[in-house]
Amino acid sequence: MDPTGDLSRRERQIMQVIFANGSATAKQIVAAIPDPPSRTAIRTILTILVEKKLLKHKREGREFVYSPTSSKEKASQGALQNVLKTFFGGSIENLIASHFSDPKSNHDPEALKRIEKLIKEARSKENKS
Amino acid sequence: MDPTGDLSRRERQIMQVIFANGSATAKQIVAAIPDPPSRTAIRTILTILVEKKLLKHKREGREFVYSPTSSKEKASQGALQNVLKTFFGGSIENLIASHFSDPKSNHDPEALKRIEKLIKEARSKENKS
DNA sequence: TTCGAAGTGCTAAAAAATTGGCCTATAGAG
DNA sequence: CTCTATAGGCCAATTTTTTAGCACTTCGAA
Repeated sequence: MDPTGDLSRRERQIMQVIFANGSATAKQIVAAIPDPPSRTAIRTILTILVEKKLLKHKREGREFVYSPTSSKEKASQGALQNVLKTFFGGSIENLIASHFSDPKSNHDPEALKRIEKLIKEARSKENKS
Repeated sequence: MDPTGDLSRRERQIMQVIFANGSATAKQIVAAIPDPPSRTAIRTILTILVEKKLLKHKREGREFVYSPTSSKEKASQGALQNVLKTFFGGSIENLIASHFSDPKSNHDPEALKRIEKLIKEARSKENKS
């Protein structure tokens, strides 16, 4: 379910960078990882991830640009389900409550309005069915 | 940030089971992991996780019951931040939108009401400051 | 065109993770 | 009390992950 669930530590780190950016080159990945190994080491793992069909790569000038095979939507929902299940008893409600009680999170009033709108939309869809 | 970020595959699986349950014995963990190794293998990793101070264990009759060292709140918020950052551009709004567009998720009307309430509370807190 | 910086492919070795086996101890059934 | 099933302790071996080295290629500047 979580697309990063079966991977090794480095494989996960790399997948995360690529998901966060949409795509990345080996060089960018080295730059993005906190305690990075050599570029060559990264490249090995990238090759493995391509073999595992989690990434595809496209030549761009001299470099390879790596991007995920599966859609970001799918991957996101998988990761979200995983966190929900592990930490929030499967409840989005609990997740949202946790978020708003986290002092580190922003509570932009505009965003709050947009979220309210999302909920209303979800409710009206619910009523239709 | 994500408490499971630095761990090996098996270490992560075990931590997830324990977070999801609050605590667990070696036996329970074996039962909870899809493609489990022997109980002895699990026990080795449990010992490592205790050495790393991620778990503590308490004797209960003949068994050890393992539980997380850090609070579930802290772990949850770390994991949530991580998913937000990796998959949703840091925006809880995007996360919620994704959730409601996921056909696999429940849209319990009661839950939606409670979420609306949460948002209102967050807004009123926001206005105070 | 020639050269250097920066890329890739391939390979092997080092390090880490994962696993199972054997032993002893103990709780609980009979 | 005795015996069995099931627990933990210790540890060696396998497998996987992670790493770096070396040769070859390509882009772009001079």
